[in-house]
Formats: sequence, C-alpha cells, structure tokens
Amino acid sequence: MMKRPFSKPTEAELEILQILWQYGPATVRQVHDRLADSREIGYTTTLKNMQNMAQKELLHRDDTQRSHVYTAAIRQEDTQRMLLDRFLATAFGGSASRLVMQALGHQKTTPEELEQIKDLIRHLENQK
Amino acid sequence: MMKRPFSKPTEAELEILQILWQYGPATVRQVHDRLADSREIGYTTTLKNMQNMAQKELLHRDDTQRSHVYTAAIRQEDTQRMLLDRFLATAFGGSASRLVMQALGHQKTTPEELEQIKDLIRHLENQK
DNA sequence: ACCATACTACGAAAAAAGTCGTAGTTTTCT
DNA sequence: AGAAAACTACGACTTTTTTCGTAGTATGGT
Repeated sequence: MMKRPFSKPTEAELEILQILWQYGPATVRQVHDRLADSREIGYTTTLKNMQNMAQKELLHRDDTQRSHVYTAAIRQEDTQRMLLDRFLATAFGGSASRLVMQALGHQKTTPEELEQIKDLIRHLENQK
Repeated sequence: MMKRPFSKPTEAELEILQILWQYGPATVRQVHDRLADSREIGYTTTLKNMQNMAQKELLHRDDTQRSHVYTAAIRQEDTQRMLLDRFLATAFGGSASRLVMQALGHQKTTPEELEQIKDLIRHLENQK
C-alpha cells in the first residue's frame, strides 16, 4: 500500500503546523494570535497561508461554521521524519550520529530523556 | 568577545559548503563537477553561487591564480549547530531528545557510532 | 435598523532563491 | 599565430515563498 507523498511544507507552513499539532483544531484567528506572539505578521497573511495549505492538503478545513476550523492533515511524526531525512542530507552530509552528538551536546536534555535514549540504543544493539 | 553572526546559508549554498568542508579548498570547476554528479546544473550557476557566497563572506577567495580558489569561511561545526538550533525549533518544537530518537531509530547507525553516543551520554550524566 | 467588527476570497506585489546566457579575457594546443 | 577551450563577470529571467491590501459578506451589539 503506497502512501501518497505530501509536498514539503515551507517554513511558514511549518510554523502553522506546529501550532495545530500542539493545540489541535483551530481557527485562523487562533493560529494567527499565536504566531503574532512571536513575530510581526498580518492576519491576512496567516489566512492566505492556511488557505493555501488546505488546498495543498496539508490541512483539512471545516467550513460549516463562519469561522472555518482547520486541522493538520499530515502527522507530526511522518513530517518530522521527512524533514529530518532532508536535513540530515543537506546539513550533516547524511551522518546521523554526528547530528545526534551535536544535538545532545548542545541542548539541555533531562535525565529522563537520556534514559529513553539509552533504552533505544540498547534496543538497537540487541536486534542483530 | 562577540563573534560576528553569519547569515544562514541557503540549500544551494549548503551543498557547496558541504563539498568544501569535505575536500578543502577548491575551484569552481572542481565544486561544480561534484555537484553535477548528483544533479543537473549549469556551470555558471555554480560560479554565480560561489561568487555570491564570497561576497556574503561564506567563502574566502584566492584570486591570485586564474582559476580562483575558494575556501569555506565558516566552520562546519558552527554552521551545523546554528542550523540544528533552527531546525530543532521549527521542525521539532525544540525537543532535542525527540529528534535524537527519530534520527537513531530511522537511520542505520554503526556500532561504533552507537558507542560514541553512549560515551557522550555517560559523560553528560556524570557532570552534574 | 445601523454601525462597528470579524471573516473569507482573491489578486497581486515583494522578497528570496536559483538558474543561466552572453560577453570578454586568458590560457592551451597544434 | 590562430583556433579552441576554460574562466570570470554580470545582468536578467524564473520559480518559489511570503506578505498584504481591498472588496465583499456575515455577525453582534445597541
């Protein structure tokens, strides 16, 4: 069963997806207000972007209400994987471990998270 | 001492940096030939990109020879860190461990690399 | 009912990124 | 020397992404 590929979201689109993933279905107004918290941006810009995204099927739209309600149409995990593959190739020349080292070394990671990662590594080592 | 910030390289620029980081100083021709291995692209496109990059100070240029020799002007580590920070924020909502898990789970990583990562984790756990 | 406010639709401008053709020089080859 | 090949400079065109103004319609308050 072949999944239909989805187009790569642009950066502006990712910002919006991020919000929808985090808060669930939302109106343009709600998304826009969040966006506007972090940067200067016009309402119609957000609107247009979300309309485009619905057209590209990055979002679903419920227009039974006057204020349309949008939902992410692609899963966060799938999207992140796709982006990661790309990023790995273009920014890290494909070296996953190099990326991991850099990510772990730089960011503050909680002990719990480190545990999780160790579990995963153990798992990887055992299978094979 | 404040380091001067450098502008974010575009994707095309990253491709070029990648090559220069890997092979060291090179001419446009050399870089272009490598690029052309992986995709269709005109010579003057590569030239123009590298000229632009020199102007932006992403590359240094030695023009004492007829074929100018270019060198990466920014360090691979610094660049990757900057890109990673950005990427982490926009694609993974800032969760480093989530990214790491995804990267390790998906890509094939060699046992040696896993060892390296384990070392790093041990190190992180001990300090604090 | 009237006015202010809130929405959507849509086109188009602005900005950013990528691509390449042409012209003019220098170098190499025969 | 003369022709062919290799380079750089530079402008311009194309495509992609982002941004927003304007117009039109619905809603809510008084």
